Amino acid sequence: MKIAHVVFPVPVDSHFDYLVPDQLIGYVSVGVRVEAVFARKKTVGVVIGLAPHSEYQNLITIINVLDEAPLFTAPMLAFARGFARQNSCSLGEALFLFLPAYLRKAGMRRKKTPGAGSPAAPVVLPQGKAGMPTLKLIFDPAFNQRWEILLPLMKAELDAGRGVLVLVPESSYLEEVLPRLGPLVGPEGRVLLRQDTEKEEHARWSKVRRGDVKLVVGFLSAVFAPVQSLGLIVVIDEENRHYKNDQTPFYHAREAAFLRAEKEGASVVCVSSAPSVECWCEVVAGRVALEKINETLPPVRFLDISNFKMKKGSLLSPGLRLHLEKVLKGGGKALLYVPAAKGVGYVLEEIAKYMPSARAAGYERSSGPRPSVDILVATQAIFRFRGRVVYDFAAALDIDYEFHKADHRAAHLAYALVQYLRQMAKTGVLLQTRESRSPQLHAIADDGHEKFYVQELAAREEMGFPPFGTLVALVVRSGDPELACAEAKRLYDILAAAEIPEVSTMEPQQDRSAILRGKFRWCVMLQGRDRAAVVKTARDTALRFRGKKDTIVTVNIDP
DNA sequence: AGCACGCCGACT
DNA sequence: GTCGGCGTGCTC
Repeated sequence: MKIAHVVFPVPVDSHFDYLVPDQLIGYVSVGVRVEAVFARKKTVGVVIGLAPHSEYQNLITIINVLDEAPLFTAPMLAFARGFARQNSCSLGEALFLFLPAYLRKAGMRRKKTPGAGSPAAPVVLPQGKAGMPTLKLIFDPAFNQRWEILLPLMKAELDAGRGVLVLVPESSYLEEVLPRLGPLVGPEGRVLLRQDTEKEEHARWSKVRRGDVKLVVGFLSAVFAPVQSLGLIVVIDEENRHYKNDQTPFYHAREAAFLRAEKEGASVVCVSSAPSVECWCEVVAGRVALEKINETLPPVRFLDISNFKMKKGSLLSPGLRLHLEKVLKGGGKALLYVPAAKGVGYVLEEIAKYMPSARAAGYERSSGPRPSVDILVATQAIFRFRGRVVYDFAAALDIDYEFHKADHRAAHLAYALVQYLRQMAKTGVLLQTRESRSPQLHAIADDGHEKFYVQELAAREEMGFPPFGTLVALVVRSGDPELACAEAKRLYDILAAAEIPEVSTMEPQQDRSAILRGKFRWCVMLQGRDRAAVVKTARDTALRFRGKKDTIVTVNIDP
C-alpha cells in the first residue's frame, strides 16, 4: 500500500493522499500520526486509510511516522466519524480533539528501534461473559441511593476485565465521587483525567491507553479517554450544564457517551435527581431504560406573596419571616436560595432589619456551608453540598424569576432547583411566588415527577425546541453595551429580512452570560426543526455579518 | 482553520 | 502609482 489517506485538524470533510516512502512501509498504519507538508506547512495528521492507488497526481511523500502503534482503535475511529457528523466538524477535528494536547503537535516521536512492521495495539480480551450493552437512566430523586446501584454495575464490568469511564460535571464532584470508588480499585487502578500540564495529561492518557488502569474519572472531555475494552460509561448528574462544551465543537458529553457506547458495544448509565428533558425523551421513546428509586422527598409548599404589600425588590415576605421564626424557635437551620442576579447581600440586609436576632450569613466558597449560622443565604453554588449537608428548612425566594428566564430550559432549571432544595431540606421546601395557581409551577413541585415531563415534552415539541428541534445562538460581543445591543438588532433585521422558511428568528436578548471579561453580550436565537438548516443559516449569517469595529459574532449550537 | 491570491478604495 | 482592506478558494 503506497498511498495513505490522511486527515488534519482543519474543517475540511475529505482526506488527503500522500505517498508512503519505502522505508516507512509497514510503519504507516491506520490510526497512527504522521508528519507531512500540508498547505505549505509541516503538519501533524492521522492516517485513516491505506490504498494502492490515488486519483491525484503529483502526490508528495510523508515525512515521518510519529507513533509505533495506532492511537485509535477501530471503534474509536467509528466513534470519531459519528461524532464529526453529530457535531458538524470534520473527522480530522474530531480525532485531534480526542488526543491530549501533547500529541496534537509533533510531540512524541517513533522510537529509533526498528520493529517488525507496526506493532499492534495491546489487545485486552474481556474475560467475563459479555452482557448485552444497556442504556439506562437511574432517577435518584433523593440523591442518596445511587451508589448502591452504581457500584455493583461498575464492579461487574471491572471483574469481567472491561474498562469503566465515570464522567462528573466539574471538580466539586470529586470530593464525593472519588472516595466512593475506593473500594472498587486501589489508587493505582484508577486515574483522574484532567488538563494541567500537557506532559502530565499525556502521561495519564498513555496510562489509560496501555490498559494500566481500568477505571477512569474525568470531566466532559474524558468521554474521549482511550479506555481499553470499554464496558460502561457512567454519567453523573447528566442534567448538569457543564456537560455541554461551550466552544466548537459544541458537543454534549452525554450524547457523545451514547454514541461511543454504541460503537464500542458498551453500556451507559446516566444518573440524575432531575433528569434532563433530553434524557427523559429517550426514556419515553424506549431507547433508555428507566430505573427510578422510590424515595420520599420532603413536601413542597407555595407561599403566594401577591397579597402581601412588599417593597419593590424585597424577597423577605412577612409569611416567610413567620416560617423562619418558627424554624429558628425550634432550634432548626434554614437555607434560603436566591438567584445570583438578585443578590445575596440584599437579602441579608433585609434579615438584619426584620429579624435582628437571627444569625444569618451568605454562602461563600471559602466559608463552606457554615454550620454555625441559623439562616444561610446562598446561590447555585451551595448545591455542591447536596447529599452531604442538610438544613431543616429551605426556601426559594424568587421561583418566578427562575421560571420566567428567557431560556427554553427555564422550566427544567426551576424543576431541578426545587429537587435540589428538597434534597437539602429535612422538613420541607417553600416556594415564594406570585403565581401559586400556575399548573406549570405545580408540576415542578409534584411528587409524581412524570407530570412535569409530560408537560415539558409537550411544550417543547410544540415550540420545536430541543430535543424536537435545534436552537442556535448568534452571540454579539462588544466592549460597548449599546453597540452590542445595536449590532444584535442589526443581525436580527438581516435574518428577519431573509425569511428562511425552516428557520425562525427570535428578538435579540441579553445573553445568559451578559457580561464576560469586560465584553457585553447580546444574542439572537434561531430555532427550527431541521437541525442542518438552522446550523447552516447561523454559520452563513455569522460569516457574512460585518460587525462594527470592536464587535465579534460567534455561533453557539444548542446553548 | 490558515493563508495566499485578487480586486477595489485611500494615501505618499 | 503603491498600501491594505477582507471576499474567495484551496490545502494531497
